[in-house]
Amino acid sequence: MSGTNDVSSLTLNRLSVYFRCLRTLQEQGVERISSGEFADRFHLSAPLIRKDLAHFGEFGIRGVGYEVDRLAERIHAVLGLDQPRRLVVVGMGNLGGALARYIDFNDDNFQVVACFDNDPAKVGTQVGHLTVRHSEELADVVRETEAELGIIAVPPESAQRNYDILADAGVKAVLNFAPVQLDRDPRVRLKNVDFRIYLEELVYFVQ
Amino acid sequence: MSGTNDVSSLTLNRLSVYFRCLRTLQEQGVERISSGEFADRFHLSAPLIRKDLAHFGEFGIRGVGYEVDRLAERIHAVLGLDQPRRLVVVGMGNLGGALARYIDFNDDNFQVVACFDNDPAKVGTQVGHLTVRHSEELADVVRETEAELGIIAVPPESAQRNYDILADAGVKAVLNFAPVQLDRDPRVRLKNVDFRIYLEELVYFVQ
DNA sequence: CCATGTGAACAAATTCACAGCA
DNA sequence: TGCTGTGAATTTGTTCACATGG
Repeated sequence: MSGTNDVSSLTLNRLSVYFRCLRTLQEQGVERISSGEFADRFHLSAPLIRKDLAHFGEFGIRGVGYEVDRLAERIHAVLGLDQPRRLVVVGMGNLGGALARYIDFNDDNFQVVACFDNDPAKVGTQVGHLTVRHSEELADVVRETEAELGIIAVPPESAQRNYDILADAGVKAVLNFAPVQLDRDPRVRLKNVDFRIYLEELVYFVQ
Repeated sequence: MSGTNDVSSLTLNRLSVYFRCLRTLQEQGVERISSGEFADRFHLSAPLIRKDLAHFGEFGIRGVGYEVDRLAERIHAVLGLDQPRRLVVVGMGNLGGALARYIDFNDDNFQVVACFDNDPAKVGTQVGHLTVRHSEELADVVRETEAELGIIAVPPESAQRNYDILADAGVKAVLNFAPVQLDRDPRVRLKNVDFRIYLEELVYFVQ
């Protein structure tokens, strides 16, 4: 049960995809589905769906398929989305502001407990229902709120400094949108996301 | 030269990373670097750097290393970043607006030629230096401007419709930020980016 | 029966290790 | 000598194919 084996990012990311697909099926009133039909509908791979799920237990009924509600519930639990996670967003530029608002509006699983910028002109302004705080307060606020996750959306030159502060303040994982390779702290899981990289990938195939 | 072989996304994405690292080295005045030192500085893999580059030619000097300027230039060319690419952004919510502004400000390689929303309240407003147009105009504007790339940042339920319009209007590739599995058009390369998936991945390891 | 769950076969990606050249 | 470029070895990820069991 819930074997916390070595599971790859690829498997986990697909689990998130499956979960979204299951939500769609729920909206459509589908109660049971086989891996084959699931794969067909959403352009996925049936054996891979079964393999991915097999990491975490047996969720299906042989000869029948999967119960949509039950499977959605199980994946939800596996991903640790049972309880909301507290996160802070550092950098209230275009992207950081949008991310903070977006998560606040669209996601029940993540609670933005504070957001930060080092520009005095931005400090005190409202982003969604949050008031922007000065980056000097970052470490203290993370400790007070016991935020588990940090999002970095600052210019590249200040990303490392903010990462280090987050790490020292006890954040467990960081999602970094700044286009730099950070020096990692072994205690803190780091994931880089740079959508310009994806644009560049597309350009390669377009050219 | 510039062998348009089958190159994986992983290799291409790393090429983008290498390019950013090379820019950093240029700023630091580094003129030459070996794959080993390059890897050490930016937490990369030296053999992998060499393998990735090998797809596109021989860029180094044996016994010495790589000339930073030259390598940066070559990667820039390989990725097709020599000439700016025209793109349209569909959906001017938090995320779409931020993306449009962000690309406009921060990237010389991509030119946002138009942005769209289907909310009459948003049509006509300014996003950066662009005026938001109604989504009805999407197909015509793509044809007029000969935009090569499209970014989808609309709610999930309208993503497919907009993808189809972009595809029919001749866009070559689409970057989709909506959390849905789209039916693909074989003529159009599609890349999904859903940063909530990355947050969910982090949560798995945090829990 | 029929679709799951899974070991075995295959494919892709990465690392190793060294030949070859500046 | 020292580092690139690269085939060979290894690891990782995906698909196949079938035994298992509802």
